Amino acid sequence: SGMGGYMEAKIQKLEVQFQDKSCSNEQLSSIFNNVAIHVNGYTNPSCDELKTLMAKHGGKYHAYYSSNYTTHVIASNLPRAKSKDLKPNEKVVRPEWIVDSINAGKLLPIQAYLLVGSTTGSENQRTFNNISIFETSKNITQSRYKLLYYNFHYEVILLKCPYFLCYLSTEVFVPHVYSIIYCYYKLNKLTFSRNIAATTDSDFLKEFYANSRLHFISIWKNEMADFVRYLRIQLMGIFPKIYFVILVCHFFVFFIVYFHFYKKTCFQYFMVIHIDMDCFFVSVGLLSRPHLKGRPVAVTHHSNAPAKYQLIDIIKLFRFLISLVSFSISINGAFRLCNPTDTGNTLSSYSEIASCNYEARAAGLKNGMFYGKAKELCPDLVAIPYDFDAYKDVSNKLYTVLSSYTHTLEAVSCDEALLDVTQLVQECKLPPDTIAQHIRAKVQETTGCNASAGIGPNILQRMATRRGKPNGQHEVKLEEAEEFIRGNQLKDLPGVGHSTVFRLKELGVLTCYDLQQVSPQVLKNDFGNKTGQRLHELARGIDNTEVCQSKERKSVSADVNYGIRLTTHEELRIFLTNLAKEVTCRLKKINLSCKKVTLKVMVRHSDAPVEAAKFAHGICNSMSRSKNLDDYTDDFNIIMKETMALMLLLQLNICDLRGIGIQLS
DNA sequence: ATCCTCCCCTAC
DNA sequence: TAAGGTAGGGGAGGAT
Repeated sequence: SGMGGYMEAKIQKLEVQFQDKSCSNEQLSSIFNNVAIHVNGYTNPSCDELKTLMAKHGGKYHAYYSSNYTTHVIASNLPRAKSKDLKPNEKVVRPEWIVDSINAGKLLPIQAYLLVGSTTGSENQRTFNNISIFETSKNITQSRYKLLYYNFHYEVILLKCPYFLCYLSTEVFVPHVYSIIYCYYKLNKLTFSRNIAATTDSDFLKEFYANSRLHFISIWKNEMADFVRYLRIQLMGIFPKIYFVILVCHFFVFFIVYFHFYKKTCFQYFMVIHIDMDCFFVSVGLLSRPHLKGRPVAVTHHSNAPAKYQLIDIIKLFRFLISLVSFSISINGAFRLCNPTDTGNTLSSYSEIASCNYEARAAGLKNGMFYGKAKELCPDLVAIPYDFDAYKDVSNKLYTVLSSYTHTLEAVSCDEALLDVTQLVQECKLPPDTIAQHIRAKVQETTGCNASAGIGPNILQRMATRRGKPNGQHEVKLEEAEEFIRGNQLKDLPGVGHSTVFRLKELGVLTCYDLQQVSPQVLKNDFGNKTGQRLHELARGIDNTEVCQSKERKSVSADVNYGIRLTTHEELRIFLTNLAKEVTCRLKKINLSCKKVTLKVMVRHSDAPVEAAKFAHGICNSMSRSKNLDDYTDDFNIIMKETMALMLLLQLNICDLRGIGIQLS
């Protein structure tokens, strides 16, 4: 804007000239005889205007640069990359040279107008003078623009909402600003197919569920539990014999071990083996990418993104658009610029890491971490995409192997199971750790992925597994329990999550050792009877729950707490219809009917910004309302009607909805 | 006492 | 962009 006044005066003058003369083809002068210009990038006046000016003043305009015939390149801005390509005698001149020459009535020397090298000062200051912008659509909530900038195409969407969201680092907000939300460029210059799926799109649910790892983890667990149920009901009493022979042969080799073991333990308690695949998603992903073995690898959606979309220097673009679109804007907030040397948007990715291998964990990576953070911690990190079909396949193989050893197993998840081997140990006369070795080897052979195992009399085996990882196993005996648990963190106790850890900390309990010292009554007072008792027992390695082979399904639900952005009652109705259809479908699929409908919603917390950093739910309050039905039903119309009634009961501001779920019990 | 509703918590 | 689902256990507090 420094030269804004100057340019405005010139342009006004030009416009007057155009108005006077634009209808005629009359040549006004021959100032530009022997001059042939090529316009590079965005200029002011525009290339079309310059073309007209050249025509009216005796010059030539070359749409394409020709080293033989083009005498001057006109540009307002010369990026560093382009300046390197300049021929030694090539003249690059600012467009003011043309305007001023016309006003002066003669060809002015170009020296004062030469554009040499980068005009941008430093590397991280790109100006947007070189932009052409085309409005492509406009509606009430957003306007879309296409930008042509140094031959890259950008799509810009101006969202009319009261916050400006910057996807760069943390959440950055500028209140009361018509917002620029998305600025991407696509390396493929010609297509602009990227659309933000609206919550109400018919494909929204389908697409969301097709990409949600948590959704798959959930349904697979159910499927494996179904499989286990089937084993128990259909194959009751048929003991799997497939590997039994192998185990017995093994016995003869290790009979001394057996003898020793048998005398010592005398089968006083249950024998449970916990089998857990090592970094499941990554392991499966590496099956088809053996060349990546040994390198830090993570599974994330982000790996699909960087080639296609990249975040650009948003503040520069923002300023440009402010000048371009006559919005009245005041900038109150602080921007944080992305590192200009980060060519992709990897460092600012909010894509979560679903799974990372041990090479990556060595650099401090954890599952669930944002990819941007992970890449920062581990620049060599290789991101690979999800392959849900492959996970399912390996999961099936895993359960096929496990069920050939015993049918008394519990599906913990698609990659994790508990095997009650009490009977197996007695029948094949082998110690459980030998059986575990067997199973792990067989899993490796069948799936190509490593599994770890924990062996113990009860709940302890899960903790033991962690000790065995990666690709190993660990056994904890009942008499070692207290000592073993002491060496773990509170968070490692099964059933103890961050909330319990926090509450324990308030009690002054920081370690498992501390927990062992607290009286059960204190815990009961603070956590309630059952939870208190449970914590007390956990700390001592006491757990009487058996391996559970089958549980009746009590409920079916479908939740979406991602990308919910609804504005009107009609949109809400459409979304609820889609969701009710989905959940009804799931209910019918397992041949059940429901007696109760529960609606669960997440509502934006009043302190939370309208836009969260991720296109997700941000900080929310959750609420639920339920309705008991007179009769069991699996009828969509009834379920939909009740869902809508519950929704209306809550009297929510539709714009504040961030998550919706329907549960049928 | 026991049940019900509306939460919260946890696991993968 | 990235795709924060899903099922079950249990607690607080009110209703029965």
